[in-house]
Amino acid sequence: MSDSHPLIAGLNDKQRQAVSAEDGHMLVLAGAGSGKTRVLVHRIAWLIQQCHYSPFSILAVTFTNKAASEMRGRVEQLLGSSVRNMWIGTFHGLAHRLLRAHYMDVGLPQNFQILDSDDQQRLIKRLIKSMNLDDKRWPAKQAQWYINGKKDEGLRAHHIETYDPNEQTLKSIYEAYQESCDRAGLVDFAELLLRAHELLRNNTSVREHYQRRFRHILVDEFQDTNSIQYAWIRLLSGAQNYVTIVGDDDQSIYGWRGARVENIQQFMDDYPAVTTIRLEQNYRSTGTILRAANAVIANNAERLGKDLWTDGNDGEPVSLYAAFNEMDEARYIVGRIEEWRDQGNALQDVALLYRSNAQSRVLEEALLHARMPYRIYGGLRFFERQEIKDALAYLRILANRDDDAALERVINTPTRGIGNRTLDMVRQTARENQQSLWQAANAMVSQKSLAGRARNAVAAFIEFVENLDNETEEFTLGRLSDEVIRRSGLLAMYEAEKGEKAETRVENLKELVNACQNFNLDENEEQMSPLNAFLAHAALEAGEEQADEYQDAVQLMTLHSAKGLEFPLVFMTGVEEGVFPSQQSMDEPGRLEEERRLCYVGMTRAMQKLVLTYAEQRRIYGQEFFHKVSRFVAEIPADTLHEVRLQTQVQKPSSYSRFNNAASHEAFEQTGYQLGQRVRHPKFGDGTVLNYEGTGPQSRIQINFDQVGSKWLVVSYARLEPC
DNA sequence: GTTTTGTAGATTTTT
DNA sequence: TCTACAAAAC
Repeated sequence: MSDSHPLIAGLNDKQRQAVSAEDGHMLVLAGAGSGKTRVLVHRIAWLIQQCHYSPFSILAVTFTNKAASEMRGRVEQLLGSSVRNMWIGTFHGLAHRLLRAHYMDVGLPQNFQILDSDDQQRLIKRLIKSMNLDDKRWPAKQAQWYINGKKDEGLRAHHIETYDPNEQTLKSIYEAYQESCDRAGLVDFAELLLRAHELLRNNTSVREHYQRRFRHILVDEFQDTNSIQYAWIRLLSGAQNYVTIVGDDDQSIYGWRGARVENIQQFMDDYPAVTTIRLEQNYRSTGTILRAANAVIANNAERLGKDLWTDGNDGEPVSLYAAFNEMDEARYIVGRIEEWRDQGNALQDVALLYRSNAQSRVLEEALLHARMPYRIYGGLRFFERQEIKDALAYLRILANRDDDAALERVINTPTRGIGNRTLDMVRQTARENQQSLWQAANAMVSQKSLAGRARNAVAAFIEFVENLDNETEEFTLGRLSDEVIRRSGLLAMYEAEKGEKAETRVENLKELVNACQNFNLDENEEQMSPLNAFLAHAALEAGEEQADEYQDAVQLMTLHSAKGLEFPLVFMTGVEEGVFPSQQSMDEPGRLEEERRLCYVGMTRAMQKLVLTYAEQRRIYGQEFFHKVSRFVAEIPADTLHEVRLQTQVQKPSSYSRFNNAASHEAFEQTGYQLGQRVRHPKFGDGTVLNYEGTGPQSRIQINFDQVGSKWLVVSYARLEPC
C-alpha cells in the first residue's frame, strides 16, 4: 500500500498504521489529543474506499449522539458521498433499532415506547407507594440505581439470588417494575441494551445474520463500556468479522456508573491476535502541560501505560493560585480572563472546570458582576423540560393507550377534576386486574364503579383522547402536535401562568410544534409510524441545551462534561482535598484513581494555558471548610508549576468579618500580618492567615495550617514569623 | 385546588 | 445554605 494515498497522507506513523491495518482485531490506545476521532474516521473511509467494504457492512458504535453524527459527517466529507446505509450510532440507538426490527422476537408490542430516567423514577416511586413500602426507607432513586445496575450487568430479577432482606425488597421492586413496564409496553434505557442482548443471544438466526453483515465493528471510547455493552459486542462478532476498539484507560471516568476499564484487557484476552497501536503524540497541549499531566497520571497503579509527547512548544508553566476563599478564587479567575480578553482573545476559548455543579454559582456571580457573558453546560435539555414532557405524554397516549407513565403524567394536567382519590381507585383496580390504567379507567366508567362527579371527569378524559385520536388520524406530525397542545389545554394552562418562566414554556411548546414539522424519518425508521419515530427520537436524543451558542462566552462545565473538548485557556477550580478529589472518593483507592484520571482529563483539555485554583476557606452548604490543597497538585513537577501567591490585600467580604470597618482593618495591619499571608509557627508549621478578631495585643488571628488545619491564636502569644 | 410550611439531602451523566 | 418536594392548612 502506498504512503501517498490521500487517506493516510498527513498522518503520523502510528495513525497511519491504525488506518491502513490489514483485516484483524485491533486495539487503539489513543491518548488525549492524539487525533483519535481522525483515525477512526479515516479508518472507516479506508475500509470503504481502499478495501472495498460496503458501508452496509460496517458498524460503528459511540456513546453520544453528538459523537455519532460528527463521525458520520466526517466520513461522508472524506469520501465525498453519503454512507446512509452504514450503521453508526450509540449503543442505545442501535439497540433500539434492533428491537424495532425484531419486536416480535423479543415480545414487545410494535408501538413500544422508551422511558427516560425521569419517567423511570416516577414510575418506580409510584410502585413503591403502591407496594405499601415506606418511601423514606426505600427512595425511588436508590431502587432505580439498583435496577439499572442489575440490568447493566445483564441480570433479570429472577437471576438475583439473595438472602439479604434489604436486597430482597429491592429485588421485589425490580420485579414489580418490570411487570409494570412489560404491561405498558415501556422500555427503559438499560432495557434497550439488555433486551437487544437477549435477542442476539437467544435467536441464532438473527445473531448470525448480523454477524455476517457487519464485517467490521468499530467501538469508540471503549473504556466507558459496561458489562452488557461488552457482551453485546461479543455476540455480534463471529468468525468472519473484525473488531476495532479505540479508547484510553487513563480517561476512564465513568466507573461509578458501571463502566469497566477492565473491558480493554478483557478484549485482549478474548480476541485472538489483537494488534495494539498506541497513539501518544499529542497535537493539543504545550509540552509543559503534557509533562504536568503525565506526572499526575503516573501515580495510578493500574495502567496499560502511555506517555504523551509533543513536538510543539513548551509554553508557559501551569499556574497555581491559592485563593483566600471561593469569592476570591472567582475574582482572580475573572481578572485573568479580562487580561486574556484584553490581549485580543476570545471568551469562548476559555473554560472554567469544576468538580461539582454547586461550585458554578460563585463563579457565575463573579462573571455576572464583571458583565462577562458565559454559558453553562449541563442544564435541562429540550426534551427534558416539564412542558415538553407533558406534551409528549399526550402524544404517547395517542400512540399507546396502555402507557401508564404517560397517563399518570397528564390525566390531570391541566386539572380536570381527577384528583388523587379517584386516581388511587383506578390504580388499585388496575393492579387487582393486572390491567393498564387506561383499561381500568375504561372498565370503571362503564361499570359505574366510580361516583358521579369523578366518573364524569374520567369519562370526559377518555372521550377527549378517543376523539382527538379519531380526528387527527390523517394529520401530519406538525399539525397533530399543534392540535394536542391546544385541545389538551396545556398551552392555555401555561399561557395563564405569569412570569418569565411561563413565557419560555409557551415558547418551548411552540418550538415543539416546529420540531415536529421539521422532523424527517431516517431511512431505517421507515417501517415505523412517524409518531413513534418522533417519540423515540425525543427519548434517545434529548436535544441540545438551550443556549446562545453563537455568542462569545466563557464556558462553564464540570470536569466530566469537559471530556472530549479542548480550550486554549483552562481553569481548574476548587483543587482541594475533599472537593477534588471529592470527599466520598478519598477512602477507596479505586475511586481515588478515578479522581486522578478526572484530573488528567481536566489538565489535558488545555491547549496553551492551564490555571489551577484552590481556596483556603470554602463555604459548602452553609458550612465553612478549611481544605488543604489537592494531593494532585503535589504530583505536578515543581518546574512546570508557577505558584501565584496573594500579593495584594484582598477586600475582606463583610459576612466573614466581625469587625470589617476600615479602621479595624488598619489596626489589624499594624499587627504586621495580612490576610492571605503565609506564616510559620514553631509547633504547627506553615499556614495561611485567614481571619482576625479584635485589635491590639489581645487580638486573635485565624490561621489555616497546612498540617493541622485551622486554628485561632492570640497574636501576642503565638510566636509567628513570616515565611 | 392552591398556598404555605416543613424537612431531607446535596458528586460526577448519557442514553 | 439552598433547593426541591411533600404534607398541611387555607
